[in-house]
Amino acid sequence: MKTQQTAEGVARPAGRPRSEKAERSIIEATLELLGEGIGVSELSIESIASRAGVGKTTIYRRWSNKEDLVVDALATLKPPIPLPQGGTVRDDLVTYLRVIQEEASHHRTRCIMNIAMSDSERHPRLAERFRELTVEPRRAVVTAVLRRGMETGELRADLDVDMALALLSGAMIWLTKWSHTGDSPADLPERIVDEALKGFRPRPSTPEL
Amino acid sequence: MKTQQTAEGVARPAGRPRSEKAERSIIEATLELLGEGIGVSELSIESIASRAGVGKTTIYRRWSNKEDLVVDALATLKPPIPLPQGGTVRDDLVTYLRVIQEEASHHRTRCIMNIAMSDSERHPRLAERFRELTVEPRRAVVTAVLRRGMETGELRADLDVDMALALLSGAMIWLTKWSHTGDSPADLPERIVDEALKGFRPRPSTPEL
DNA sequence: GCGTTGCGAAACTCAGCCGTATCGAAATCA
DNA sequence: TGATTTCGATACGGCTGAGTTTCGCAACGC
Repeated sequence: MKTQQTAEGVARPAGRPRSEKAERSIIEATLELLGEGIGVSELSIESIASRAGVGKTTIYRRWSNKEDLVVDALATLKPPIPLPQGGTVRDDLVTYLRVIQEEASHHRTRCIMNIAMSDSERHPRLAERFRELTVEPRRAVVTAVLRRGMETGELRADLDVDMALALLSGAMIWLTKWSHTGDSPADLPERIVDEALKGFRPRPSTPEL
Repeated sequence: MKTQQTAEGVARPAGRPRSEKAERSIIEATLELLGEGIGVSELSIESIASRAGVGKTTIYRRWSNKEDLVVDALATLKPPIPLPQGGTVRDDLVTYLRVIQEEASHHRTRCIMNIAMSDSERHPRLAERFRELTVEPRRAVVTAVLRRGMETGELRADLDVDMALALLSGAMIWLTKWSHTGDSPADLPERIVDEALKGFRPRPSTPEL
């Protein structure tokens, strides 16, 4: 593989350059198939090549194995940043959960979440990507909201932020997954947030804040 | 297939009876493989037969397809009934979460939970089994605990029981799955329960009950 | 034009699994 | 003993997919 020198001094390999379009098609096809419910283990290079309108060689030239490809494909999933940051903490939390709920109503998102939940056991690098791409950004957003509430006094000053995040997100996922009905009711976000804000214990005096 | 009449009047088929031992080995092998992280789609009849020390025919004679076998195998998973019912509601809830935490530390349980979470999208009958075997019994137990607390006044009388259950279970799963460290800290159950009991809002007067 | 590299398509070998069939041996009852 | 059914083992044909190779063509720099 000889390289050539461009006018800008950037080394570039000789010969026909690799097609960025093909690369995009491959990634796109991978995400499509995963989004249709194909698991990572059932995902075949041939099906990706066929869907992408690409030869298998074109895939193997870029990725040496399936996991690498899937990791790269997931990396292109833009986290649809759910930055509410609007009014009260309650409203922001409800908005956050509403985003999750909305996402969970899409088949594609559910399939990809399934991969995150289940295949992460066997593919640590996938788990890593998911944390970095999806979990962490949202954790950061919600953490900021909660911290703000602790400062303004809307929330307890000694609130355990990680725990609060887990309660909210976990409840949403749990209810989405195991609800008797397929669809979750529209007021789920409000109900989760309100129960979490109130807590389970009785309130000796209710100051209606 | 002729049948014969035993002395007790129970009809029984002629010829060599089916081996219950083989049946148990097959189910056992299936659970073993699933517990090792093999997904349902990757699970092959041949690997089960080999693991069980059994001919493929012996499997096909009993189950016509893989899903049936897996469903039956899951049905033998005894729900290790976590019936605390001891002292305060707080203690019972902590005990309940501790059971979940303990289970989640076993690789086998995690793999089987992954199947429940992920393959349930494609195999509704599996999802059904899981709800019936695992989710429902526990929901019943925790629901009873919460109801008791609502009666004794340890909990709010207007508590949304389903929501409370979702907050507790969901938080546990979320933290087990996405915690930075691989292992969850030992005091996780207490922290979850206490945050959930207190709620996020500040408490105007704290009666230390 | 020439050398080089990428392209899609097709063919190839190799492996694994499916579902069925066949075998001799074993277990059961009449 | 004989009829019947199951047992584990093995083999079979067929399919799918992995990963490689080959082919003719296209795209680039020189």
